Amino acid sequence: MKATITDVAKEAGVSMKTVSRVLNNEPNVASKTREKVMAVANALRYSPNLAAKGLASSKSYLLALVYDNPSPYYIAKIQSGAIDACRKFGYHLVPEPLTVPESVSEDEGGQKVEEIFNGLLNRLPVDGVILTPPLSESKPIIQLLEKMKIPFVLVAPSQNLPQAHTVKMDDVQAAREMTELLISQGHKTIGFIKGHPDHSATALRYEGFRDAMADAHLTVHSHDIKQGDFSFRSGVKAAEELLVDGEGRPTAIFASNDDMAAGVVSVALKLGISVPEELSVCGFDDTPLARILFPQLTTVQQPIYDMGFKAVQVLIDPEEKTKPATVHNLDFKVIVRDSTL
Amino acid sequence: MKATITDVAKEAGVSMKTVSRVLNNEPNVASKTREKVMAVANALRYSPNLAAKGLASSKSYLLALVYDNPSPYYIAKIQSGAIDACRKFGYHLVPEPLTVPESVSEDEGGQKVEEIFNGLLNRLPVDGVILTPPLSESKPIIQLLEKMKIPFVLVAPSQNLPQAHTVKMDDVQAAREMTELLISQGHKTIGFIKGHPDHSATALRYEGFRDAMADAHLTVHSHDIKQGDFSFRSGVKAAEELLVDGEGRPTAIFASNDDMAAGVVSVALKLGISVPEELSVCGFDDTPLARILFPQLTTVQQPIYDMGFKAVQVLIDPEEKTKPATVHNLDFKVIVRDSTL
DNA sequence: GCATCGATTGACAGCGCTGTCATTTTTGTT
DNA sequence: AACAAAAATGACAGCGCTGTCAATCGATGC
Repeated sequence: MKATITDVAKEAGVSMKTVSRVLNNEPNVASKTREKVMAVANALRYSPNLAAKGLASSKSYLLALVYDNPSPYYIAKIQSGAIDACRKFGYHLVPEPLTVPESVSEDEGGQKVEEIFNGLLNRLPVDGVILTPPLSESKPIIQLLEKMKIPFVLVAPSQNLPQAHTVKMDDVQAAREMTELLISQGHKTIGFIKGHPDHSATALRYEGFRDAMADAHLTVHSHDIKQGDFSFRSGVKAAEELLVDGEGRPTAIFASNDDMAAGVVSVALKLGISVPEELSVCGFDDTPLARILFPQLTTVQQPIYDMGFKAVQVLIDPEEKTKPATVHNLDFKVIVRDSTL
Repeated sequence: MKATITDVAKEAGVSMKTVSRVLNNEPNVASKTREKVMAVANALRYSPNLAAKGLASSKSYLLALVYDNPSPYYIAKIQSGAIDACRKFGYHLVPEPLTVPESVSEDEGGQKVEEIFNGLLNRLPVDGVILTPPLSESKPIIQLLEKMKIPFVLVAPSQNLPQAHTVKMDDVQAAREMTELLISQGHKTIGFIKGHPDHSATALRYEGFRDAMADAHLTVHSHDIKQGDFSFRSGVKAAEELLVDGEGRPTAIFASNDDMAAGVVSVALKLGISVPEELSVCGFDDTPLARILFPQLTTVQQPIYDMGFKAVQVLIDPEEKTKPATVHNLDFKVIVRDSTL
């Protein structure tokens, strides 16, 4: 049947403990012994029993990915990165969707969250928790985690928590670079569509846009800035306002996300304004939509996968654990496709 | 600290074994004892240690969701349903993305798959495996699972395997009902865009369409049937061909999925054909795209969440286990939105 | 050659729970 | 009331691994 450590030990002529040491890369094993054990283990196709390891070492080799995110795409990407990292380290990922009831007072929310979370964590003793937005900004959850002394990482929280390990990207810089691209292409009048006011990224992206414009000594007319809410529809509405004036209309529109950019494109299509020849459009996020559309959208690719991967690393890597909490800023990428010129 | 069974046993004045019986809903416990133990367990906020349970009972209370699916949306939905079901039964779900290398011979593929799969399953001893398309039609994997005697469920496989538990929906019937809707709205000339020829759903959906047309004694002109490949672009191409002729052009177009339907809508928009007034368009799958678009797409909602849920049930429910393999056909839903009239 | 010290190895208990089987209690029957 | 049968409970080993600590080995220095 399935080989155990005892089998390997017997076969290799050493003690169980030595086998254990080899298998866990512990120090103080003669390299000869190590090789021997490894060889036997491979020959016997040995693989450890997680439950037994967990019971003996009071670790579970399980990490929880906690989310309450409306975007399956985002979660899937994070998860994908996290799983790959887990595999690398012999861990496993358990996704834990968590619906935090809205519209409860701060206190009640805390109660509720505590309850739910306890349910999760008691049932499954995970070695660490990855908190994705918007949960990564939930005070009650973070406090609970600290209280329970469970290691955790925050993914893309809106405000930095100095005491917590954090994995994020620089929205300001990304928006800035995208704007600089537009400017470098000769655009002087650039429309900007903001995202949902409640979302933290909204302000950051707008800031990056303004910074770049200011650095290039380009004036930003207030009528070229429209408020959106990240939805396709809001993009349509903003674009209609932006493009109504044939004369002073912007030659480029920077939408704070892809959905809104798609709205802009569809309006342009309807008005007979060709993209990118007469109007450059760019988005943000590099959602699947960006490739589906015609023309394909120039946009910013967030390092979502990388954030998932890094988060796991931070949780598992023993070096990280000792270090004080760090903020890891990962690299985004401006993806130039066909909607800008 | 964390309460153990021993604590509960002491407090309740019974043996560990009795506590264990109560906690696992085993028979042969006096109801009085049962209540007493339950009360103590609750008071002590006892929750079992999964690793210990697993070690002692050689079960893991873990289920694997194995996928190799390009659509994060699909996976997210399945996963969501599966997790909810897992919670209900005290299990946990571990997603296992598995990339099966294409373009290998049948044998090599088997080798490769066996290797990868062994890696997964040896590392983590799961109590069951959920196989999603296209993996649910992978012979090597299914054989391996049978060999290892690991319970498994197939989600939406292209061909039925009589010996395997299966969870699916009826594509033929869904396409039929959608077509009937179009017909009931007075459409007589209906264009149809097929999906990718390699995908099993393609034939089924087309079959449903033809059946409905035949039943209504409507003739299907071959020039109203176009081959697509599920991509937006192929929808555009098909629509251009379908709509080129102002005279005999269809008054409705049924695309085999939402992406292609979106392509149709965009072509109509460009040609100044208003949807749904002059042209009804419907898709299939009810992807997020269907709601983003304007007008919102009439489409078929697959019971993806339900399939995930049901799959877990089948795996866990002891009744199901004894039963011979069953095929569970879940209900789809025709979602009527604004793109049809 | 022998004590000394660090590197290497091993013996053993026990993590928290369940399976097995023995024991006790309750119930039903005559 | 006596006995058999069934129901309820408990004792105990052991799942596969690791932590602790003791034992052994080998090299070094004098």
